[in-house]
Amino acid sequence: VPEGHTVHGHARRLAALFGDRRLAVSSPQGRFGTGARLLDGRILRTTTAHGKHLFLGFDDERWLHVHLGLFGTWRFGDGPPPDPRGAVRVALASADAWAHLRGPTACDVLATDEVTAVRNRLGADPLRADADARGAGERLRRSRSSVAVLLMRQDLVAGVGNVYRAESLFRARIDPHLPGRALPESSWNALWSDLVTLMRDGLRRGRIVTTRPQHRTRRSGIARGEDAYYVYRRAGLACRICGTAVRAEPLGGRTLYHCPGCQVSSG
DNA sequence: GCTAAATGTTGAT
DNA sequence: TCAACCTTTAGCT
Repeated sequence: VPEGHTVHGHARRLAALFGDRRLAVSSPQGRFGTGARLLDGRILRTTTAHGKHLFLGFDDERWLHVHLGLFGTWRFGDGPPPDPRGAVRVALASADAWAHLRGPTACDVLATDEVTAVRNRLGADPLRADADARGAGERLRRSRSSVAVLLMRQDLVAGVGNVYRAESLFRARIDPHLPGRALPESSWNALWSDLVTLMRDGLRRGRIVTTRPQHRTRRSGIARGEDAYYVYRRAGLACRICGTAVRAEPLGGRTLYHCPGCQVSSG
């Protein structure tokens, strides 16, 4: 269930399993038949992630482009592939590894210039070394939209989803309703830097954990549910810092979580 | 075992 | 602004 860190993890895993290997590419479900025929038998050369988009570069300048959306999942493994579970859109297989993709929003074969076009529409990715954090901040601080809306815009900040939005704004004590243009540059710098920290940690762990140990309910380990978060999915519960009830409100078709006690605009 | 909601995006209205 | 895409999981029973 993917924000950017998940997709970067998939890129790494696919590189380890399949890098420089000749792959059998098939479409058990049938919907990707044309694309599978284009890629079948080619060698995987490059795997890269930008935000929530995954790009697998094959011989002959052909790329498999995948966006998981809300429902998409990868399953990977060593050894012989298991029977496909559910509707497998793409199956990859080398001599000693397999991967199954189900339920993606986007799954197409692109030429190199089309990959560039997709990537040109994406903003700064906190998990990429080439991210233009300053440029993203300048654009964000020119907007009248709220910081909450802006953080979800993939053409500004690529890879941040609803969890990282809620949690990073809480950790910075920023009111999500604050217009981008009212966010001081220093606050943007701190927010960006925290996103880098959080998302790198998420990539390493394979899950999102934003709470500091002293703010967790349990002494050891991090429970599967809300213990890992300050505000995400904690509507009505007491804020871990100030005790105010965490608020959930619909915003652009998504649920925004925040603490009205801690996240107060000063301007 | 069932239901509802979900970490996302696109395209139609 | 909303439906569609389509799978997993949490929270019930």
